[in-house]
Amino acid sequence: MREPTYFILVSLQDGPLHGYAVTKRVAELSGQRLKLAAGTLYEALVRLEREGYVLAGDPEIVDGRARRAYEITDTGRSALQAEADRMTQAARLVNRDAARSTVATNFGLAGA
Amino acid sequence: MREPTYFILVSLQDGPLHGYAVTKRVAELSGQRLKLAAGTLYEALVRLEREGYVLAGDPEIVDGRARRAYEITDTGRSALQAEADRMTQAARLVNRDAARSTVATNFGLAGA
DNA sequence: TTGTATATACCGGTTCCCTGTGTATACTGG
DNA sequence: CCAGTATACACAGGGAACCGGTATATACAA
Repeated sequence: MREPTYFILVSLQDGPLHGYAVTKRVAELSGQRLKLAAGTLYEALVRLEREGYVLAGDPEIVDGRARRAYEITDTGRSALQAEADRMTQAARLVNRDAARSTVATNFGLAGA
Repeated sequence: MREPTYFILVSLQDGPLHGYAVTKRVAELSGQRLKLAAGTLYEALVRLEREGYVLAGDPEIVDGRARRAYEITDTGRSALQAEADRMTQAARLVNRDAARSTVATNFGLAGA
């Protein structure tokens, strides 16, 4: 799972959103770092629905504009949790080793 | 940065390795989950060198086989650290929110 | 009426990755 | 002597996910 996909699922955690709202929420959650292109978003949502991670609601007319609500499924939640766990594990590989070698380099120690 | 690329840089943290050794180390670090295909590995190394994240040594003949040592650069270390930080941040977004909704779900506060 | 915000959809191109194949040497089992 | 396995690198073909750009449509403000 790549970063845009991951953040789309994260944005749906607290409840269903429509597509455009997902874009804004992802930008907010990432501190304006990630700005989803429209193509990325809707293509990802179709894919996520096909994979059973997201349920797409029927289009509703709100203020004259058709919008569609997207909801994360239990399967999607599990996948998201698994992904988060994987990232935590992977990140640990760096922080741990970097700390060790920095100490060893700076002080010439092995364990302390 | 995708997972295979990330793990290649991680494997080079403690010192230079040649290509084949990277493959084995990545498998070890990931608990045998990630098995780099040869194509993935060498293509990624070329890319990482082009980006200044890795220095490729000259081929040396060891036991009749040509091998080439790959070393992570300071730029590569910074990028790796930044990537780890990003993953830690991203993972936190899930664990925090998941705890909330799990409580609500398990105690039947949302209805069914 | 020009521009911005909301809202969705499609197309072409790029990057990164994977599978498969080829080249080459060293060692071991049959 | 030859097959199999391990070591070690390289390249071609193809796919998945992403991105930029464009198109469509409404509401509202300048």
